Amino acid sequence: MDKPRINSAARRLQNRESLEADIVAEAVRMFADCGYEGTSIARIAENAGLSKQNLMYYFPTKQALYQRVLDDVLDEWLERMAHLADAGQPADVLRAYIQAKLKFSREQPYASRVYAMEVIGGAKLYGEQIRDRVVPVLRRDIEVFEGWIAAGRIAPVNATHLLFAIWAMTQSYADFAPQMALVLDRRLTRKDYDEAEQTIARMVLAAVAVA
Amino acid sequence: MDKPRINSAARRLQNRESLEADIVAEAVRMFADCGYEGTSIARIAENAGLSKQNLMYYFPTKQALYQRVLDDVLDEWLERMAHLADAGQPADVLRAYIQAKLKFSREQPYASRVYAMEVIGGAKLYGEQIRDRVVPVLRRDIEVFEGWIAAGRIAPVNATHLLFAIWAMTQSYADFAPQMALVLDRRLTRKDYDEAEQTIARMVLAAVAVA
DNA sequence: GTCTATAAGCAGATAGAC
DNA sequence: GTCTATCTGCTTATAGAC
Repeated sequence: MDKPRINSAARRLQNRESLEADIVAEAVRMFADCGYEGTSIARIAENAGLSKQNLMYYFPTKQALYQRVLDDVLDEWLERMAHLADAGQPADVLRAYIQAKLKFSREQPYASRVYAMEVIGGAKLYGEQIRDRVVPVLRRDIEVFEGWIAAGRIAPVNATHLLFAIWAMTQSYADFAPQMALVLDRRLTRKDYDEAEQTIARMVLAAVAVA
Repeated sequence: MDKPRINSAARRLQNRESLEADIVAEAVRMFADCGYEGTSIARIAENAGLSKQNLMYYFPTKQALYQRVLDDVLDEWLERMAHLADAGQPADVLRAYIQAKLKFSREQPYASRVYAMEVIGGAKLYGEQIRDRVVPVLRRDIEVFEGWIAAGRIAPVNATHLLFAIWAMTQSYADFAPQMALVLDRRLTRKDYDEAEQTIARMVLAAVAVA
């Protein structure tokens, strides 16, 4: 925590894009761990291996950096989740959806958590982008579920709450991982995520009555 | 937001306990909305209708107030959730558990959210109390599920992940309510919570194969 | 218990030399 | 682009009169 992760000699060889990516990566970690107000740009800069004033050359305000962090988080998430619901048998689509979302929680825990923090606080700084970029995707997913129900391909459940449930269960393996670790008395392993996937899939598939 | 919720004349009539409760109630709201660092004791005091210095007479440090807030949140939650798993048919116990947890999310959204914020941030200020007061309760619940499985009263699922799933789904109706409201294009109503309860219960009961 | 006054530090942001 | 230096405002917390 005290030493910069990248020394300035090595950094000097990087181009602007790569340096910005390093700053954003460090910012994601810190915003997730300490929240927006709990994170100072001075500490982000320190951990990323440059001065605060230099960081502010690339990101003129703290809010601009935060917006960029959330933009990148959404880009990554949308790229992984896009078109999952487009085709295939309901059971396969649901399994793939659960698997992809859980994989994101496992591989990008800081991204999941910084997004969760923003939503829990009422999405005061990022509500518009959530409305424009996330909500349409979720609504489309709900419509896919409703289409299956109308076609008799799955049992008639509440499609909206089914999606909320899938979202909640998978998201919690990033957000509530600290509490889960306390219950298990150890950090979550790959095996835990696999078991979680099986359990969640079982619940969802049993509820919609397909194998 | 600009005017104190309780004028000082009325407050003067209250005893110390009641005034502390007012301060804590306001602090819960603000910590949930703005996080620990995002909330200043000056604004808590302002909204509670007393001066910052006067607030610090009752709570000598910001951390002390925060600890008290989380203590009260846990007290309230444990009181509502205690002994739910003690007796009864698995299906009834599970339904009651889901109902109680969801009711807590609906009636005490700020409590749920301030707790979630603390956990997501790694429980840096409150990890010990979570370990001492929450984890034993969760472990006991898991043991109850495992007892049912051993006795053949429910299907053999992963009891730990089943509990994590129930926790996640019910908790999210407080934490992710802002995002749900964006998807629904309106605030959550009582009816939404009832439908959520039905959907969650259906998933859990179908997974453990009891009606 | 409540008030006025203030200390001491850190935050985000800016100016200008090189 | 990176540096030194600095400004301004807000934060928690304290001191002491009443």
